[in-house]
Amino acid sequence: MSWTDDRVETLKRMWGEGQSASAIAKELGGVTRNAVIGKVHRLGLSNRNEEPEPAPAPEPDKKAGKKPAAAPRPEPQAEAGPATPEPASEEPATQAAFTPPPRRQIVPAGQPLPPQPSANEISPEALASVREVEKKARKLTLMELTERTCKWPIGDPATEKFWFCGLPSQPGKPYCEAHVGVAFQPMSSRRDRRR
DNA sequence: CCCTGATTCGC
DNA sequence: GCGAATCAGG
Repeated sequence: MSWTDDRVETLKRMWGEGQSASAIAKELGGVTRNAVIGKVHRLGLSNRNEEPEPAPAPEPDKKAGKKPAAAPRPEPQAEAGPATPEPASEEPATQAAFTPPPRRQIVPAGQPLPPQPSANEISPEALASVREVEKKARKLTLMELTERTCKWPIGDPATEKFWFCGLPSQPGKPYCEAHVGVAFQPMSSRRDRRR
């Protein structure tokens, strides 16, 4: 595989989205995450920092002037501490709106993702099983999910009381054993279950 | 152990 | 330019 234009484009896009190198490598296929990282660096990407990188060459120049040998390096002025953040102009508090530009990771690693049991009809055994398992949940956040962690959502997404199961997922499955049990039910077992 | 990016260096 | 091996960290 080689870095064709559109592959590079995908790389740039995903890297910009905060995707991990391994995720990008998987998406592209035929390359390892090392290759991706290497390319990212060669492209000069990598620095997510909008930091324009200070004086590229503060060289005072001046014709004829040979360097006096050692540059004194005046030690950068004190970094603004938590003191006096207000420059001078006062913004109406109403439209304060500071934006956290470093948007990162919109979609986790996995694929489809969350079902959520809702008010389903599931076998009592399986229900009991998940309740038990959810006590052992690793309570991972969205960003912490990987291909081998159970992506079963637990709790209310609208509250702080929300996390993902995170237990080891079944090989090739998005969920752990217990959650696979309730997520993938044979049609046969779903038939006429009255409440 | 799983994962992350960063760097090195032979190719 | 490329990327495996390695490093350094969570």
